[in-house]
Amino acid sequence: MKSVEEQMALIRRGAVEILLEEELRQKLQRSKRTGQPLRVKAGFDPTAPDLHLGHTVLIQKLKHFQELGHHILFLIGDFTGMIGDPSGKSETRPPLSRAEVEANAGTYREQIFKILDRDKTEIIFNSTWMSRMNAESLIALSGKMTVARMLERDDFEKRYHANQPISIHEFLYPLIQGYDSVVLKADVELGGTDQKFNLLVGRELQKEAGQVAQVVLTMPLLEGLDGSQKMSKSLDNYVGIAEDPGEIFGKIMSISDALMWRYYELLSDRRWDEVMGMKQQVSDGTLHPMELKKRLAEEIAARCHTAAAAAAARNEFERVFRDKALPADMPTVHLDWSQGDIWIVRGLTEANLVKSSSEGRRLIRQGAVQLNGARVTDLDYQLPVPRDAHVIKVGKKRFARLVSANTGSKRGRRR
RNA sequence: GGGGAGGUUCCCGAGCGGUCAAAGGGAACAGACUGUAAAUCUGUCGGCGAAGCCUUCGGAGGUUCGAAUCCUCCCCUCCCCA
Repeated sequence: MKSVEEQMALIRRGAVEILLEEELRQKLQRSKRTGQPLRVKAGFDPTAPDLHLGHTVLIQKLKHFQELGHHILFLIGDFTGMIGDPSGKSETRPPLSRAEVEANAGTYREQIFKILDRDKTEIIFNSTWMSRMNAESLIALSGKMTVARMLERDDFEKRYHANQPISIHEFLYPLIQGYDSVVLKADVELGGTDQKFNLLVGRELQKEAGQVAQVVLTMPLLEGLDGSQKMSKSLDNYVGIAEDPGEIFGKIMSISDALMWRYYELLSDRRWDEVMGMKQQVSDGTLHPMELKKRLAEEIAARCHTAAAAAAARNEFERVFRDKALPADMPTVHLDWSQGDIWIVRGLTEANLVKSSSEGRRLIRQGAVQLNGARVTDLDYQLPVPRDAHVIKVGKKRFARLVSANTGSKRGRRR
């Protein structure tokens, strides 16, 4: 087992805050001495079954603990999920059924083991104890917290002052989350910086229960592809870990260089000194940042899928964007040419390249539409029957092949 | 329970009887520049084979030649007092 200081170094990578570092050091020492691994808890909401890279920041940190030989408690907040968590801004999410929660939990299981070691991870549902708790105990639990203290919490405070609604049951969340730590006797709990308050509640409740308070470790919320706001599905700046390898690769390639370093820090398995070395080479001019971005994209695509799929994604990317070749596979759309030539805008809408004919006209006007490699500028252009297929490109990423549904291949075959 | 402020296009937010498909900002999309980077600049940003027409401003009615703007009822949110 690594020395306490070596462990501390790995644990610190990317972390925003460790409360308290000294307590963690002591716990690590004790663990080293007794051979008993630390119990490291992290909670996840079962309402969001498709994980994106933002979630993996935390999972990546769990992995670090796992590598150091500690025990992972992967808590699925199914109890809270079934109540329905309105923590968004103003919309209340619909409560989840038991079946949905289980389906979501299954998805978690499938996705997190792309990163974590299955054999060293314990998946736990907080409904195990929470659904047995009666109103009396819940009220007793609520008695351990005051409204004023709740309103200290940053996001509650902001919402309160921004005149945004806060439902009463949202106050129960931190309490339940803290209580989970008591039940699990967690030594360490991880969470995003937005979770700090909840994590600290766990400390208090544990102390009250006569336990040694858990160490709280917060990880930053990963910036989304735009580089400023946090990665989230609703902002559509995310990379889902279940997305196609090509999609993952492409999305990573579109981030800024500055953000790339951030992703290296929080998502990559590469050793930190290696990353610093690469950074040095970039500033020396001996290494092009794009190459590094490709490596990062490939690493992440490989983690979500396989090394082979990631390599293929890289090849395809280079083919299409560097060599300006056509993508290996693009959607093929069969159109009926029996009534004569087809209006270009109709072709675009039929092929689902644009949402509406207004958008189609707009894009043609803006010079975004190419037919068989040539830009189309005529709004009234009529597509003749294709000899083989028309290749239409809209913008940089949208492609389709238009083929005739009623001539050529079909008829040819019959003859 | 009483008093007050609000709900506008993807988001924020102006508009307060015609000149409103609705200012401004953000997001997004496209073009230029590049490394499909980022930043920057320019443009677009409800729908319709588009002259013009159709559907939008919490919901339902109403007033008016004409309503996002006025009236009635309803739904939702916030603030203050109890």
